[in-house]
Amino acid sequence: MTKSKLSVEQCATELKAVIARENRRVTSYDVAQVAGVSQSAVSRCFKPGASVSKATYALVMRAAALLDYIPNAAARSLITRRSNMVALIITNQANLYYPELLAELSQQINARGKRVLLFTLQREADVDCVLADVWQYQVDGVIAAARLSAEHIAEFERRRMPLVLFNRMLRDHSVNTVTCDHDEAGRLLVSRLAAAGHRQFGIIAGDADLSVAYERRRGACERIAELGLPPPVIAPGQYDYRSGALGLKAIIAQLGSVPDAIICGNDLMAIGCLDCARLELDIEVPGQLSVAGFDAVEPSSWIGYNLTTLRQPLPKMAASAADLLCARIAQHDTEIEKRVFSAQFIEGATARLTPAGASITAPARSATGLPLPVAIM
Amino acid sequence: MTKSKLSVEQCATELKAVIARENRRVTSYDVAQVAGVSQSAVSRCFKPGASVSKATYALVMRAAALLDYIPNAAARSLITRRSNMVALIITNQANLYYPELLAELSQQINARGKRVLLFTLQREADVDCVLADVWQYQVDGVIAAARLSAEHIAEFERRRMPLVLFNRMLRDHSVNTVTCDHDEAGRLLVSRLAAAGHRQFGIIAGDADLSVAYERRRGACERIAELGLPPPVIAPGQYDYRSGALGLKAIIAQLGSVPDAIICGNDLMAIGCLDCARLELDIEVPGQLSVAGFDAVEPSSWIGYNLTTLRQPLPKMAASAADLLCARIAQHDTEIEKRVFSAQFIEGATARLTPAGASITAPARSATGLPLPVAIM
DNA sequence: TTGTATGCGTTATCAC
DNA sequence: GTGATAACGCATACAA
Repeated sequence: MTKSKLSVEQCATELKAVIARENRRVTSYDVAQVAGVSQSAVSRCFKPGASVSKATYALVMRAAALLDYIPNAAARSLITRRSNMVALIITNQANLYYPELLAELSQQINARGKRVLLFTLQREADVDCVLADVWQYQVDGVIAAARLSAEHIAEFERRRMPLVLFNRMLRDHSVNTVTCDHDEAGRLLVSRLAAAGHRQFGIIAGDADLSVAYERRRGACERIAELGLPPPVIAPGQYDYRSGALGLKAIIAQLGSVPDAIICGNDLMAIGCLDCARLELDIEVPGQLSVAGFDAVEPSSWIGYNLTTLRQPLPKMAASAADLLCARIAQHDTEIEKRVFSAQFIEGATARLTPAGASITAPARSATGLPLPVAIM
Repeated sequence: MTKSKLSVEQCATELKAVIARENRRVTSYDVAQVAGVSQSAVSRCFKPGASVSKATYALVMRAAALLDYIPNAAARSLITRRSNMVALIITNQANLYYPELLAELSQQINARGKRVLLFTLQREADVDCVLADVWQYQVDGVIAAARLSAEHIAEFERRRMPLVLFNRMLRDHSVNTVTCDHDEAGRLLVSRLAAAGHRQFGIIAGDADLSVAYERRRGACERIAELGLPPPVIAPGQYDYRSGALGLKAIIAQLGSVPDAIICGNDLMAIGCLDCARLELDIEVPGQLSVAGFDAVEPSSWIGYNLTTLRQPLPKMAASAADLLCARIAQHDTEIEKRVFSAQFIEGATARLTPAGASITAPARSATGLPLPVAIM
């Protein structure tokens, strides 16, 4: 017994030397040779659920350990036609504004036994170069938190590449999507503010190119109209801190006075607006002016801000996206699904609010049919 | 001519139908068939700098386009032993605190013609599982912004896998590293504060496990000692907003009074400290107390904060890491390098400072031999 | 359960 | 410049 083990070790050591000399990789053949079995036996040992005897398995594993053997994923994917890689296409913007998103998606994908091939886009236009790489690298599927054109979507279908869009809706296209109902979020925010007596709204909108920004704004505007309130003053913005101050000043200038409430396309702008109001213009918030944002980024919870905002359930959305994609990878003919999540209202302290549920002129609509989120606190 | 083109198109369409029926991929053989050349010719056409005639190239490219052919990276990497993939191992922490880091690294790696295989670590302990994947996927190299043990490093050497550590020093190990001189940054901060008359320091330290936090603290403490100032009061912290307030209170409690200055392990803690001082304890900053942080995260520049802090040159560091790694991938016997960058001092307005360059008791030391950074403004 | 033989899709080597 | 042929390292159908 001891003698046999020794010889196995010796054999392994010698073989390793040969491999090093020939400057090649350790292969399943090498393991087979040391273990005294066939190459296919080695292959089976690394395939969960294959039929291998205990004895062979032990022999092979011992040899593999001695040789530092690890199966080559490239070779495997060549024959199985599965790379177990998923491409993640994400804009720099998305990554900056939602730093936890990438981690969540990556974690969820890894948890499902797949690896993440990351593509970050500096500009949305870079998507073409990125897609070429996606096709080359034989990923099993793609999650895109970036804007894709109808042509891009068509190419995914043509190549039968599973795709899930994250927070990007593409109307009239049959693509799996996971989104937060930003439209509903905008409506909800207006409803709550209107219920507390706010009448004149200002809106600092995000980049109109972004569907997220567009939907939030549209939801808010529609609800304002439904409630018969005066039309809001809308200032453009670019989702950054600076836009908040600029937007606030623009709104005041156009209106000739301070509005009752300002809705910002995201928290960064809301915080910029807040700082400008309090520190520069000496406007009391929420005394004279209510300010609200979207996203519940970390600084929004700092005691200096305690912002009224809405939070996307990113962890659930990420899990959902991974689920959807993996289901489609496992079975290419699964039905197209569009999963919509509701944002969670965070009362904060930058807006005058009446308790949730207070009746207002018109009932809030839930675009998804899901129950409206309950305000916390 | 027209006739020939037509027949090529017909040929392609028919072949595509066959391929679809057989449910297989488009290969270089298919392209060769349509183009009427050999498979090798097709292969060469997709290799930059190979010797192919203009005519053949045109034929092949036309056929490839008709068939939607893209070379299979898995098959290529099998024979070339180059996957053109680089693994990026990053802790969730690092990603949260430096959201731009990932984008920078990813961009720099892509710019060098390589793809990023992303591995995020929830806990540093997960590194073992991740490394197994790294070996499997035949990446050409690894950039790790996570803690690796000496054993891990040894395995990289054993497998001859190029590695660059990002902001993680491992003393007495020959690994390529790119770091910011956090030690120097800590010293610099103390020097500037001391020059302005601060004597009693408080330090809210980061998790001692993190080398970044450890070095910043050590640099500050050493410099305080060198200058003959009273020993600082040190409170523990965890790199988050909450730790700032807790740390401040702990320091005041232990000292029985407000110190002259508090140095925080990062900006998040500094902002937490600042908010607590101003909003909760009614301490004037910088009137009664100077507060400084590290990292120059976005909120540190908001007008409500305008924090005194130090910025790591992350873009340059990322580029450097990518350079180092790619050099080593191209030539495995390049010398081990340790590149150290200096942090940039941001004066801000949360600390009382005298103009840069004012003389102090002992000269500031540059651990790297590089010139000390010049304060801006 | 095990071994043999074959193919996955590419690049590389060599004649021509 | 071009085409045949042999790897690359693995999984799998099939025979044993």
